[in-house]
Amino acid sequence: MSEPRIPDASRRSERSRRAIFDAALGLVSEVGYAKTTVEGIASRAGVGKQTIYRWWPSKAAVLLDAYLDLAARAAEEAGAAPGQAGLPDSGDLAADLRVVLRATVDELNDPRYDAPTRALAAEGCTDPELGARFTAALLTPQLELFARRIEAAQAAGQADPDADARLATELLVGPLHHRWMHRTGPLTHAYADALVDLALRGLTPRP
Amino acid sequence: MSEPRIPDASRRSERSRRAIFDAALGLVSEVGYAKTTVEGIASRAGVGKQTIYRWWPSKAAVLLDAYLDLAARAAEEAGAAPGQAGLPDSGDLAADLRVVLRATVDELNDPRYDAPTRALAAEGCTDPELGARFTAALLTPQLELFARRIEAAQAAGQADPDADARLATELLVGPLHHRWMHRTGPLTHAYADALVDLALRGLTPRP
Amino acid sequence: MSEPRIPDASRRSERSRRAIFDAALGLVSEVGYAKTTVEGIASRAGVGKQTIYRWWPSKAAVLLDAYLDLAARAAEEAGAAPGQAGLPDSGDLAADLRVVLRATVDELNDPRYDAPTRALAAEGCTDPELGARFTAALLTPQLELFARRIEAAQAAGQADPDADARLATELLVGPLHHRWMHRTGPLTHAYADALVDLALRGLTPRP
Amino acid sequence: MSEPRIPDASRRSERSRRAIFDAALGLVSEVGYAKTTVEGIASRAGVGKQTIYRWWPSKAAVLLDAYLDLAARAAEEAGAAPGQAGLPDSGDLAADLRVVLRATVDELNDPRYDAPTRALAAEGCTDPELGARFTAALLTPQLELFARRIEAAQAAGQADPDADARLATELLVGPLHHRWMHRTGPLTHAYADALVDLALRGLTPRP
DNA sequence: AAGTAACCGAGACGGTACGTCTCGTCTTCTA
DNA sequence: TAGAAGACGAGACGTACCGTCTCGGTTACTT
Repeated sequence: MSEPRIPDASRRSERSRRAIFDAALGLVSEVGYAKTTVEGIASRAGVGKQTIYRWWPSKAAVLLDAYLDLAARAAEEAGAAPGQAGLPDSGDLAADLRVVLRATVDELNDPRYDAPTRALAAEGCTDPELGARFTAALLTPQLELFARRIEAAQAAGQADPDADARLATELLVGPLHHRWMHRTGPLTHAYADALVDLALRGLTPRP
Repeated sequence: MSEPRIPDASRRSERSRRAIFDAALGLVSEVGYAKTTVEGIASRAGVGKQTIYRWWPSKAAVLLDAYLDLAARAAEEAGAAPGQAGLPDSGDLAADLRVVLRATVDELNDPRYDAPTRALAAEGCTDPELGARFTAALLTPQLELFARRIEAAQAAGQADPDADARLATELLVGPLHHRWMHRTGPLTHAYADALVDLALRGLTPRP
Repeated sequence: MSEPRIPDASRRSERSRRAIFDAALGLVSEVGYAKTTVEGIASRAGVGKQTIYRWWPSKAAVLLDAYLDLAARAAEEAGAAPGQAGLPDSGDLAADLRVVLRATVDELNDPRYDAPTRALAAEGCTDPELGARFTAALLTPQLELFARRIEAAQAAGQADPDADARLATELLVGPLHHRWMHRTGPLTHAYADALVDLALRGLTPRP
Repeated sequence: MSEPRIPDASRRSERSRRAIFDAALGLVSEVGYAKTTVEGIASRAGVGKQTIYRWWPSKAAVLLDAYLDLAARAAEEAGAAPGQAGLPDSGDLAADLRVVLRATVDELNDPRYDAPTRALAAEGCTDPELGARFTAALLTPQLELFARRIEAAQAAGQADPDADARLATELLVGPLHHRWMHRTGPLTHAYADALVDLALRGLTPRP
């Protein structure tokens, strides 16, 4: 009968959008995701509630966009190229992977990222649609970078050419996420190094 | 002034406890964790709300206990020994791991387990205390089983004795959980097999 | 500092004014005053909200003007003279009052007038300023007509010359409005006749 | 499908009921009916919103009950008999009516009663159901008292036995309410006296 | 004919209140 | 005295409108 009344994006207030992102990330960091409310975000952002509901369907969606925005700004700041950076390729696969996993460890230990990342992981775990958005926007591109680097190593004869690069990527990223998620151990550079070493070397006894 | 009024556990109604577990698991499976409410559990269990709040501090705690109860009953049903079963040890590490990981894949694909497991993972991700309980009660024992089996293989000369068994365990379990959690690919027996193979073999090119 | 920005009435869109009146009266009749909103009026009239707020301070003010416009058009239609018609004077006070009160009864029974009249009476009851406007624009002139007619009757020796014509007017109009307002009985021609009769005759027993 | 969940009146909190009445009457007197909100009543009464919505369907219904409670307490305070007092009967109809109408005038001039009475009259004017409740609970009984007293006068030969007592009542009450409602003149004891005089005497010229 | 002022439709904005839902506590009655 | 039932204070939910504001576009008066 009555369609959802799609708002006119061209007249959207950029000021409000930024304020909402800042408020959302701030609140999630300070009081946690569960205690963060849409009313609280609106109030801290100095914005009407309807301005949030006009553009996002849920608290989780707001946080996802805030997080993507944060990640995009961080990436822009770090690398010159906006996003197609690619993993470093010094010719030494193990060394390159150590660098990248150490950086990942640092990020997961940064409390500025920890709270929103956990909130989104948790929400995406339960809400398939949100999880798909999160995965598509952030996770998949990152996994692709790993796979690309591994394929390059295979082409260079530095890695087993029969291995599935995607699976190998999971071998590196999966344990890290598992330990972070379930807090089953400390996330350190040493851990990252050991992980790279074992994933490359395998368990099979050397002759 | 007034202590928390610890109730007398000896007079507790086992009937209510079971009904609450069934109601909680049922509701989480049917309508999802977010839409499951304490009032809803109490109503379906034919129980007063206070009977829930008397024994559990939160919805998540109820679900955790319900889940542990479910897992305990399932284990009892499956293995003769109540919990100290240990992984199978046929002498062939790879074969044994394939069996176990295939079983894990099956469990994660079982919708009866999927919803509550996701709910608890999500809640534990955000709530450190609950996560710790979940990890301690279920995850750590399971990881220990893997580590034990790997150590046995090391002792038998079938696995690299220098490798950290705990890290090797994560190499097997982490990717599986990662893929399940983020739905980045299908969870199949073939995947379990490939994972075991690569984790044991490593990426380093064979001479 | 910044004055209220008085708009230029000469450039006002007559088309919009009419559409707003029609929409306002239509909505009040169809969904009631409480559920009539400024946004609803604007939308039905095909008009921007600001066009309403530019010319009226409130929903009630819009409806009052719409009602006055309706009454003016109705009067123009009925009597040749635009407004100074005066009550009929056939020489028989009772007969003339019966005619007029019967007409009033008919109007109050007309659903086209009932809803907006009730809405304005209610709003004016609570909001003194609006009530004053309503009274001054419609009620007082009407009461004056009655008083004039009664004074004429007094001058002609057909009515007690000591009576206060204004009070006598209220004796006729008050009961009618009371019954209409509180729905304490049916509003019929017979009622109008009986009211005129008793008001003229009084309760005092005849000798 | 799902019935309205009728609450158990026997467990109702009398304390909350009283607090809600006091808050409602206080707010209507202080800030007016339009600016009185359910949230405001709840907040001032120290009560959850749901406690209001559990027992009343609307702000107007709350106010009506508060008003009826107020009237009941006032009546109890004034007359010994809880409600069946009846109008005074000194044998002189005019004198008795003057006393009663003067009292009515005083009440309508009392700001403590004015605001809620106007609010209820306005709301009842627009909302037929509420108006019917108001009329049945307060207005009709009061009108009955007048009619009874007039009938007594008729029986005693002090009033025209052919007159309709109900209509005669409206002749007395209608003008008063009309003047109060539309603020078309001052409400004084002199006005009450003149009204009684004219209503009893009628307009017909004395011989 | 070009310039310019202002009204116009449209609708996003910061807000307030709505009526509903659920929380966790408290109270009452029953077994 | 544990438990079923459910009323309570509290407060967030998502929606509906409020009255203000800004945005092109369209008239209708300058110049």
